[in-house]
Amino acid sequence: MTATTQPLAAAHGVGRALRPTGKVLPEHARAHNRSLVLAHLFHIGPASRADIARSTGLTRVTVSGMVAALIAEGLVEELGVRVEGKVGKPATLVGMRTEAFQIVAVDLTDDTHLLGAVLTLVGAVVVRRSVALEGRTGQPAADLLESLCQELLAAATRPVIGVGIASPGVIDLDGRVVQAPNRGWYDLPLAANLTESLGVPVHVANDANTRALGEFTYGSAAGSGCMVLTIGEGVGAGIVVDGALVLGRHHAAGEIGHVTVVDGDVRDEPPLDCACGRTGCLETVLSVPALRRRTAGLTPEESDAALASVGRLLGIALAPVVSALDLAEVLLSGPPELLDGPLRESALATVRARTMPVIGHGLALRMGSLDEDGALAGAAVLVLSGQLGVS
Amino acid sequence: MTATTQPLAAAHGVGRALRPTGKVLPEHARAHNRSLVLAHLFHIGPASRADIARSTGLTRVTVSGMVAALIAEGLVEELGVRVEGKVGKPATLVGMRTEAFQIVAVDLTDDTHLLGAVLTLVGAVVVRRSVALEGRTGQPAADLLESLCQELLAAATRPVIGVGIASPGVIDLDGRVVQAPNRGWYDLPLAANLTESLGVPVHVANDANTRALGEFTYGSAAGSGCMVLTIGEGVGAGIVVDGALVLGRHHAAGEIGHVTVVDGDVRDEPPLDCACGRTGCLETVLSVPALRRRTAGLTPEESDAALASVGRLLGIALAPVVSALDLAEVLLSGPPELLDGPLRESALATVRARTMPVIGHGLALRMGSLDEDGALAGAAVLVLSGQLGVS
DNA sequence: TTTGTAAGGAAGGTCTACTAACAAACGTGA
DNA sequence: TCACGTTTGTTAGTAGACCTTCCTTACAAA
Repeated sequence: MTATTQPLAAAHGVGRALRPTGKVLPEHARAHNRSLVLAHLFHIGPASRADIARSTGLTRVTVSGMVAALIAEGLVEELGVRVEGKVGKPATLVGMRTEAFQIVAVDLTDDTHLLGAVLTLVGAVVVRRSVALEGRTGQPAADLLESLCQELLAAATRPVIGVGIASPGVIDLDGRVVQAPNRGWYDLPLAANLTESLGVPVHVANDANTRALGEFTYGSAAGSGCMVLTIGEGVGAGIVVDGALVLGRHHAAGEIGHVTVVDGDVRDEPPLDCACGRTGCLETVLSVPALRRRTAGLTPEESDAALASVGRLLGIALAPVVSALDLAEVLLSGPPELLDGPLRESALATVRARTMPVIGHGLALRMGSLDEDGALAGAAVLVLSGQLGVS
Repeated sequence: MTATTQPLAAAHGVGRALRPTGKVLPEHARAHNRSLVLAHLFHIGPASRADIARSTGLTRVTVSGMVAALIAEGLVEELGVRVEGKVGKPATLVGMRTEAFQIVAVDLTDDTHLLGAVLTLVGAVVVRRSVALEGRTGQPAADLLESLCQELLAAATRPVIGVGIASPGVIDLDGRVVQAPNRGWYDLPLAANLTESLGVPVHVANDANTRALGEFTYGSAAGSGCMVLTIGEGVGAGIVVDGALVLGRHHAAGEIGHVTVVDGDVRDEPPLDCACGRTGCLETVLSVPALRRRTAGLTPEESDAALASVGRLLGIALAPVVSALDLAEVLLSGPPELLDGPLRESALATVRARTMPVIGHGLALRMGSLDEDGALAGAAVLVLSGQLGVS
């Protein structure tokens, strides 16, 4: 059986590049390796130059040069000689000066308050400030945000390397808020505006994505394939696949709150109206207000059953996602008294029942390890990642 | 409101790097830029060195050096002077020698036959060979595959730059078949074995992923966020997100065929037994045999209704995935007479009805633009990508 | 005291891409 | 017709980044 057919496409002009990346210069390699050294010091802690060389694959010479540059920048310091007595010349430890700089982070998740903080590089909250929105939206809300940032910058006790902001809504890679209906922001270049007015690098990202970043860097999220489901006023998600946040076509990835999970086919479960104008969205059963309404005035047993039934609906929605992406973990972020019980257990059991064993059985579905500061921590990671290449 | 709290994590040992990449050397930058030049010539077609410089951002000098190296390798050739008369010195076009080399590709999707071909670099089939499996599995099946590859290598009329293989099952990045039950392969280093025995670079990947690559490079798949659903004996999918194939925790991403879509809650739809040992999997209604069984002996109207009901089930399973990833496109690959009609329309309508307007309305759900050779073309892309960095 | 091991640094070499400058080839307009 | 501007592609020199090799320093174990 032999045949000669036409080309699948014209001889040229075939498709487009899978990964349309730009040119790479030697200096980019330098920046990458710099991040490699910094990341090692950040994640593993103080180490000798030789240690860093071994774990990064660079030579001791290169690492020495890099460390010297980082010391000159003030980001790294020598910490003296390692005490452990082994053969050979003792190592001089170097470490990242995680206390010498600070990060300003603001969480805009809440509809009523702007939640801000000054954090150290390892995510410890040093100063906390919050301010009431009092119904402000649009430019007044942006102005309030700016003044909060000013206040936090003034409150910082160390040089601030940048400002990170976790905002609801659709936000592109440049920190432009494409749309954030609850804040009345549409096509607002928030990061650029604030960078200009504050005089400090500002990074803005979606709050669910930010929370996922926080769980990832400071928490316990798995490396390969993880979804962080943020359950509050609404329901959102940040997804990390193959080591990178998923952005999506419209930078709207993770908007799983408005997937229909209740329709006429589901018995004993009437579809509820949703703020988005449709009915039966996941948010109508899984948001914190919805859960409180559903369990209000019930006995503990009834309440558990009600939460389990919501967990089942969540599991039905998660199963295709978990299967398609072969996720390792799903983390829930929200009030533990509502989520970390029958709801979580029922959701996990449902996902397992509805997916292939190889996928479902390896899956973990548990509470995130960060509390309500998760979005703040994630906003700090935005800055770490953007300014130092560490994440 | 001011407070000082504990660090979210110990001062060090916080989490792990988001993207654990290795060191980058200048030579890697060189390789990257080389791919950039080759990709431009491959996708856009012949161009002058100055053209390439403009579109890649590299200087003319750098591009000249790169092109000289590629000409020395035989991958690129000068094509003479551009005829269009404009001011300035006329450009000498250079082009990729897409006819000077060939690729051997094998598609193992079918349970009864190994489907092989020799292709040009632009995906045109030059020679076709197929061989019956006759029940072989395990090592005999691998031996048969090797002999088919030998035969195709001998049949090639130009130097072969590599062999690409599309296999069902779970396959890791090194071309090791973790498991492929239908072929009786478990933990088989297929790519390494064949590379050794054939003396040519061999790349192996999952058949659904491969088909997605084919649609992407030779077909019409969208850049940002695309899922190619392969519907044959089983149901699988390859997903491209943010310009990269999704692999997943166990390299099992896209295994959406065994998500439960039919259970007691769905009216008028009895769950069917699935080969995986569970019931109501997507595969039990959407695989080609299932579709043929379901429509056998029905009037056209009844058949359309039956296909539409399957489309609805597919849409219910797709909606959470489309929302979570903010996909731009879902492509169907399989028999058009079954898929490209009520089934597809019903699936699209269902997804739109069950997702946010911003996500669902922009979504395209259509047939893939490649035929049954899609997996072969994708296998060729494996080689292009692996050997030349072009994709 | 000797020997072996390890850390850190200095010198020199290679690779990469950039800038600057130039020759060749061609339209254009005086 | 001929000077002039434009575009192409090449040559020469520069800067950056990493490597290999060799050396000194410092310590433990025999």
